[in-house]
Amino acid sequence: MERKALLSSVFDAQAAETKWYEFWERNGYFLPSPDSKRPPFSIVIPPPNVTGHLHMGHALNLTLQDIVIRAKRMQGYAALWVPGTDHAGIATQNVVERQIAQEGLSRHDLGRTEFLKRVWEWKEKYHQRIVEQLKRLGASCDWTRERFTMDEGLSRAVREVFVRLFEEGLIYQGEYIVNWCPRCETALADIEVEYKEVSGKLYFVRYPFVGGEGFLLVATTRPETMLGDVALAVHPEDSRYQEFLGRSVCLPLLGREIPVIADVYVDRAFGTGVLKVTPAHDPHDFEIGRRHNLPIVRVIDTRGYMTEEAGPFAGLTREEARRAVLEALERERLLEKVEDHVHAVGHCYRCGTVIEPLVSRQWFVRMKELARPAIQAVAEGRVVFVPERWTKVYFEWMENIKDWCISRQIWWGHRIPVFSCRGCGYTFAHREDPAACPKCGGEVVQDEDVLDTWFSSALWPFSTLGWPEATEDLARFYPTSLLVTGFDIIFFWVARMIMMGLKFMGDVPFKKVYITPLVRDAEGRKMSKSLGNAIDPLEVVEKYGSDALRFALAWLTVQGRDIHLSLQRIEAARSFVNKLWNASRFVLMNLDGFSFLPLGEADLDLKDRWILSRFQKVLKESTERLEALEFGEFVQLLYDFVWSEYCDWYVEWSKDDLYRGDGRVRKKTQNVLLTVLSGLLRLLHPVVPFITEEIWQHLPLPYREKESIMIAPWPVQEEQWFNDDAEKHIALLQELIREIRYLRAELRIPPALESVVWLGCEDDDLCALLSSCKRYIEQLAKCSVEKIAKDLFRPKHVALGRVRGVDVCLFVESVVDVASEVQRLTKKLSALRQDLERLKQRLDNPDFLARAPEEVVEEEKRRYQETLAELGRLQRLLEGIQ
RNA sequence: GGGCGAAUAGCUCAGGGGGAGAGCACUUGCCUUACAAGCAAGGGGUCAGAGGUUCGAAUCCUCUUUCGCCCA
Repeated sequence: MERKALLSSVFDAQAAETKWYEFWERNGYFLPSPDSKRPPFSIVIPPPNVTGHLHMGHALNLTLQDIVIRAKRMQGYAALWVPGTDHAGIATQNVVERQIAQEGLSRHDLGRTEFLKRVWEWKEKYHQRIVEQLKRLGASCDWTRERFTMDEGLSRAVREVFVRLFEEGLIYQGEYIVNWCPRCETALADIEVEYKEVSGKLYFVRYPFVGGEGFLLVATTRPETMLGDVALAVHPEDSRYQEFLGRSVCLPLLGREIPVIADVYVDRAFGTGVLKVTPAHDPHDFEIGRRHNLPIVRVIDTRGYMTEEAGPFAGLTREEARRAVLEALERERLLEKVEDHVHAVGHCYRCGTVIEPLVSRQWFVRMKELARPAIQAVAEGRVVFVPERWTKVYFEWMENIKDWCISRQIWWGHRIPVFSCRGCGYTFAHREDPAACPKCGGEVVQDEDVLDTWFSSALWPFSTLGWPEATEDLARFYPTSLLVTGFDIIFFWVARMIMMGLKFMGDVPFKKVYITPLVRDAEGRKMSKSLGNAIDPLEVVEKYGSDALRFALAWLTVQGRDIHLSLQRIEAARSFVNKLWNASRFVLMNLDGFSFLPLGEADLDLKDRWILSRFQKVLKESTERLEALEFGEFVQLLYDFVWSEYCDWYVEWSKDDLYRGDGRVRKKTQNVLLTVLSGLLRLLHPVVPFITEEIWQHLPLPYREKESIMIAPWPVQEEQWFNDDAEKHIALLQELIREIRYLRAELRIPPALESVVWLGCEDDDLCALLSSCKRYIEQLAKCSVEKIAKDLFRPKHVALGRVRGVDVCLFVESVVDVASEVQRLTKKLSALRQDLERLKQRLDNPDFLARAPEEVVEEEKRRYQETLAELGRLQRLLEGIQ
């Protein structure tokens, strides 16, 4: 026999977390099995921002990925989880710019090289922080394969992709209107703009006709842009304005003469139906301008100041210019009226500044061609979204996809590998930095801009596996099996990965995409720093332990709804972890005389057959739930089984065997307890890895079948243990025990006092069952069952109970309070009568009998008979009292 | 304006054509040798409203109301 130190009285989460994570990593358990016969299962992590910190969204995302990867590993797959971080261009650059601003410096003061050196320093420092935070959560990533979007290999992948797209003509440069953040001083892609409802004003401005009477009235939300107006437009079928087409108006304040044109874009119902056209500062106007060959007049610059074109307003900020323009209009009596107006205004998703649409020269990727196969892949089910409804969101965007602006006017990122010759002007993309112009040998200069961060992220599933090299990892683990991410980056990231994967690998990057819910606070508000309602996952880990946080998050993850996370829920999760700990303690502290006994050879009694049957069913059901990525259901099944079946009933019943049974019985029960516990620990390991490992290490052999639970096999499904009879019998006993407990509570019998009980039943089988399980009842109902018989006469001084064919007589000290007896039994009686009435109605319905499935009719008939019999007996009981 | 999702116990939410569930909160009694982060017992719901399909609807369909999100 093996003696192991007992578990301490409380689980020390902190100590376990450090100890076991190091143990796992040291032993290489996070690496995929080298055994090539094992089927591969791979996940690439959605790379967190390298200088970011862990928030609850990460915690959820990581927990779910870790649950899947740990389970797959135990189920015999070569499981690989590739970790890594993202350089997060604009976000990181902003952070470092803020830092050097404290020294009174701007990036321009430092210069590009020095500034980038600073960013790299910053990256080195904070990279470690985020990695440590991932580890705190228990993420079983293969750190030997960790990648960074700007490391050498990934940079090579970026260049390769860029050059190939460039050479195929899928990347082009053009002068277009783009979303510009005047604070970050860079272009943004369309989806990087967040629209927020803002209450503003609608200004009605008069544009006088040139050389004549009258004016056209124009409604605008942005009067400062009128300085860049080049036309007024009306709808071609708008009868109100037909006569003015072809005439010109005088641009107020600047006096420029501009034409009145017709364009179908104009919304006749908005404002006055006359639109001022400012191609340089509005995307729709830009399109109108192109259609009508209008000039582009830029009045706002890249930092949000008015340009020389703005005449007297040059040098003002956008906001100052608006005020000044309005004042001037007022003075000239050209401002007719002002109305309140709510409209959506674009803000930078990185810094929140109001976006300025600006015309500038940018690089774009042609998307239509790339999107087509990506749409097809999802339509054909080669990529499956879970929950399924996100498929529609994906299609919607992909079918209306616009070209992707990939150049950013910042320094931190992959510099665009386009070079042009100072001599001959030849412009080309190149995989390496060229020494000279390949045409004329002249000096070349590289494009100043860097690529959108998402450009490199789009390659993540294959660049992390070694592409463009033909590596073993790539052959073995691509396509990856699953991607776990949030819905907010379906466009930014998921769609682009699918396009790039198909383009460069000829296959989808992942077979399944699990879209996680959003983590909100208990009131359903988005967690945010400014609201101060964010729960810091690291604080939770400190206080409640990583396992509790993981358990709570997985528990709350049900498909199709956002998560409302509260500390109460985390406390409940911790209580469960504690429960598991104590149940395990109980098992381990009662191993006196233990030795292994194969259950097939054991003399199992009813409760043993019952718990083994229940465990097997829970194993089957929970494994299916996990496979379907139904995390909440998976966790709930285990929660209920551990708490309400294993602990509340089996462990309680086992005490009799352990404390009072002979050696043979004790050994049998120890083995049943350990069989179920060992299975439970393994089922729970993916969710609560630390505590399960800690307990696992204390299990006696052969129940600790591997040196770590991480690499232990998933419990084996053995349906021969299914035992419906045992489950049915135990269910009856549980009801009976509850009835006796209920009587005791109602009659206020002191908990310490043992009751005397007689049980009456008219069925021989039932009598036999109760007799053989007398101890089960006595143990958990705090009573002594002194008589079990058919046709029991009712003794005096008993309280009566009744449950499914069994009369319960509970002896009481004093005279029974007949009134309360009657009341209690009447309550039960009326419930039965209601049931009976409902069943009778159903069975009296000829349509029901004719059309309902036969099993249902039979079941209802059986229930009717049962209820009827129960009612009769209860009625006789009641009559006996009165 | 278009689309999507949600409405079930006081709160947060599961479930999903045939007997209303969990956690927390609440009431009562218990420190019973695994666990007071616990044990036992209990109260609490015309499953948003209206119509329809069906033998049967909390569940499927339609509409309405309210809330949330996405896109324009």
